[in-house]
Amino acid sequence: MLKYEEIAQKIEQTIVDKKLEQGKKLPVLEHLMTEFQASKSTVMKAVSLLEKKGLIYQVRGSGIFVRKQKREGYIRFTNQGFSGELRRFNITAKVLELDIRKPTEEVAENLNIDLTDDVYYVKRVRYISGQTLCLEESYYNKSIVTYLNHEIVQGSIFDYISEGLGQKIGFSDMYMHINKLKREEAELLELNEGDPKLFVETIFYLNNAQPFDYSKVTYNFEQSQFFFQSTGYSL
Amino acid sequence: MLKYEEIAQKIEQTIVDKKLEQGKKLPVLEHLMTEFQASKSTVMKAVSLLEKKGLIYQVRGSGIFVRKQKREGYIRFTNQGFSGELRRFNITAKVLELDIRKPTEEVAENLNIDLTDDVYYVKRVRYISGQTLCLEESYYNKSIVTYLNHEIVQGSIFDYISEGLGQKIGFSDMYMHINKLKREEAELLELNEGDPKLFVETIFYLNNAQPFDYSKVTYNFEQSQFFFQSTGYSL
DNA sequence: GAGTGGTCTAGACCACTTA
DNA sequence: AAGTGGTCTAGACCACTCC
Repeated sequence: MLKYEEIAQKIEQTIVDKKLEQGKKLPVLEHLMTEFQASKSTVMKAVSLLEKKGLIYQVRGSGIFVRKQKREGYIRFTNQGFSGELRRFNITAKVLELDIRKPTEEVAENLNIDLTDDVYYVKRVRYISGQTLCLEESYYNKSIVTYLNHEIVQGSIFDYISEGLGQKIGFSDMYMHINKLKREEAELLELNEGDPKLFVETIFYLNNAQPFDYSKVTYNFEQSQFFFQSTGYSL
Repeated sequence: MLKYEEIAQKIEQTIVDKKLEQGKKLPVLEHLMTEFQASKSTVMKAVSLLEKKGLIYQVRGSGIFVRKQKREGYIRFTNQGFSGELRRFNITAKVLELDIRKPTEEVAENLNIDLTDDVYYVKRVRYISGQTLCLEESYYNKSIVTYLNHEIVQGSIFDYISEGLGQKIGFSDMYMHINKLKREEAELLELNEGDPKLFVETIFYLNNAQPFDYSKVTYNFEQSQFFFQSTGYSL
């Protein structure tokens, strides 16, 4: 673990431990430098990381302060999309389908592969505290995600990819629509046809920009409470 | 303008000018350092800024590459929420109401003010290439946003706040729901009652964490195509 | 004007990719 | 092994806030 990550983590921990409220001031930079035996740049980098995460804000000439969200019960949208955050909640998954198949044109296009290549197809319904949260269809490039089984698919596929397969996950593109539920979707989500839906397509890329996962997720509108934090107004 | 911002802007410009495609490699760091007469850290900072914006990605030991989104016609979700990006599109606004009033409890809570303080209330419908995009109700803390009129409200209120009033905009919290349109909303958006809606509440803060704008926006689901880019998978 | 955050530099050293 | 990105340091200097 890098030094600035470690410092960031420790600062975060003290915010949590001491239950610091919105607006509380953190120690000044110089203090943090001696406390963590690090240079100014390193501490700044740690602090900027926390700012990016929305945990603190810095005011030039004044200090570093704690930032806290007010409302509870919202799923936070992070750098990893919604899925990263879902660990905090009690999420379970029911696997409906899992097989190896040839991609459709749409899938091949998004995964940047050939129609003759193989993909893993996974269809799941995910539940949050007993209620349906979303319906998810994912396509994994089999030449990257070489093996999947029911057990893996029941849990966090991403943990498996990064830890089990040693692949480095890079970034992702998300496309979001609002629309009405079709009959089949409504049944699986235990809602009515024509109800609102949040539809999100995501393409996940490795470190080296190779797409490995294309997924289409339909969210239950009743559970769809999301929270975003923006940092820094530029331009 | 800061040196690293300037460098970032120039690099961005060359990507646009030379129409560089996804995966194209940029000059190596050393080259950029001499080209822009800057230290490694400064160039790195510029490059990281562009990475955060989703324009490039860096692969350790390999190089810096151009990142491009595939699909057209989506509204990009940026650090400033959707509104920042809307300038790229042809957006107009029709002002329905504009007055000074006392806040409701909900508004007072979100703006962190007293029930006896004054707020500016603005209600607008915004159009994108002739079609309704969203219905927007905003409450501005009058002790910060001291003056508004019809002309200002027709354009970009944020430009006015930062340039006209000299206030420094800091960060924001966004809360998002999916739901069904009520009758009045449907009429204003030229849709049908019960149609899906994307409902977004945003609290905008100044630099010093004082909230100055609480706004509630209902998006037309037919126009609601949003695009997000995530960078870096951590944890 | 004192205090505090933020930029910038030059250079040492490390980590990963490519071949 | 060579090339390239990334971390870290020490210190100079600048910009903003608060008293």
